[in-house]
Amino acid sequence: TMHTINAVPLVNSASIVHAEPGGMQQATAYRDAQSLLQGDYPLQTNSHALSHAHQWITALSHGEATPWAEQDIKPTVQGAREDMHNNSSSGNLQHQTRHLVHHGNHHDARAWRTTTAAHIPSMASTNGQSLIYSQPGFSVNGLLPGSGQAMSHHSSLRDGHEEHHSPHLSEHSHAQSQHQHQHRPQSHHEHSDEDTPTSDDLEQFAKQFKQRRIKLGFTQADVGLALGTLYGNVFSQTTICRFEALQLSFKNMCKLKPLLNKWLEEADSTSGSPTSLDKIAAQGRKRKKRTSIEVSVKGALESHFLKCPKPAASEIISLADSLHLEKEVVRVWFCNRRQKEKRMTPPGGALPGSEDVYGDTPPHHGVQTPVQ
DNA sequence: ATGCATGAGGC
DNA sequence: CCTCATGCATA
Repeated sequence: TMHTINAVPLVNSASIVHAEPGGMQQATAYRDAQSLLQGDYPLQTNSHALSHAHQWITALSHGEATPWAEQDIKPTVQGAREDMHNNSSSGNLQHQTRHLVHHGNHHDARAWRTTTAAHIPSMASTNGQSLIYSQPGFSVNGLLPGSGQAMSHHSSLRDGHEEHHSPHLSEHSHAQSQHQHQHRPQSHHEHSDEDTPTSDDLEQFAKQFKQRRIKLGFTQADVGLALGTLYGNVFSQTTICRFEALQLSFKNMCKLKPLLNKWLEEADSTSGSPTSLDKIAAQGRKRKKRTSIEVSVKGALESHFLKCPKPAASEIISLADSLHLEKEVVRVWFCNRRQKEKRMTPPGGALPGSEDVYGDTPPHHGVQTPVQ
C-alpha cells in the first residue's frame, strides 16, 4: 500500500573535483553541485557550525496527528516575498488585479532586493560552495560555474536573438498565448525584460537561458545559489529546472525571468564585484517523510481527479480511506495535481477549449488554458 | 527531473 | 481548505 521513504541525510564526501573544461556535461555538473549542496548542510562542513542537528530523522513512532513538526520554527524568510507576490501580477489577471495598484513598477530585481535584505533560505546552507570557490585565484562573485574554471568562452547575449535556431521549425504549436491578453503597446522597447512577456517570450527566454547557462558551465543549482548571493533571493535547483522546462505558472515565470535575465547578463560579463556573501544560519524544521504512493493507487487518484479535480473534504476522507492513505496525503495530492494543470507545460496536454479548468474560477476569467 | 511537502495568504 | 511559490528528497 504505502510506505514512507526513509531518508537520513548521509553525506558523501563531496568530490570537489569537477573540472571538465568547456564541454562539460550538464548532468555531471549538476550532480557535483547537488551533492555539495545537500551534503553540506547535514555536516556543517563549513565554519559556521550552527549545530542544529537534525530535523526530519523523524521519530518513527509518531503520533497520529502530525508527528513531524513539533516545533514550529518559522524560517523567517517569507517576509520579503510578500512584495514579489503581488508584483508579478500582470501575467494572468487571475485574481490579483487589486494589488496592481501600488507598486506597479518594481519589476526590477533590485527593487526586491531592498525589501529582501538579509533573507535566509530555510535550509539551503550553501557553505560548501563558498568553501570551494573561495580558493584564491577564483574570483568569488556569487556566480562561478560549478565546474570551476570551465568557463572560458562565451558569446555575447543581447536580448532576444538566438545563437542557433533549432533547425526544425516545428509548426510552432504555440497555442498558449492566451495568458497575455495584455500587450502594452507602449511606445518603448520591449526589452524582453520589462512588461509582461508573452508565453512565447518566456519559452524563448527559457530555452536560451538554459543554453547559455550550460555553455557558461553553470548548473541549475549554481544559478539558484548565485541569485541569492547576488540579489538576495535564493532559489533551488528545482526552481531553476522548472523554469527552464516551463513547468511553472505563467505568473511565476514572469516573476523569475527578470532575475534570471539579470544573472545571465552578469554571468556573461563575469562581473567583478567579489561578493563574498555569507549565508546566515538557516533554521530547520521537521519535514514529514515523503510518502510513496503506489502506481496503482496513483492511477486511482488520477481517475478520480479526472472526474472531480476538486473533491470536498468529505470525499477526500472517504477516498483516502478506501485507498489506505492519510487524508492529508490525498488532499495534498489533489492540490499538487491541480497545480500541475496550471503549469505552462501541463502534463497530458490540456484540452483545448476548456479554459476554466475547474469551473472554480470565480469572478475572474482570464484563466490561462494550459494548452500543450 | 519530479513527487510529495510546507507555508503564506486569501476567503 | 484552497491557491501558489518553492524546495527537499528521490528516482
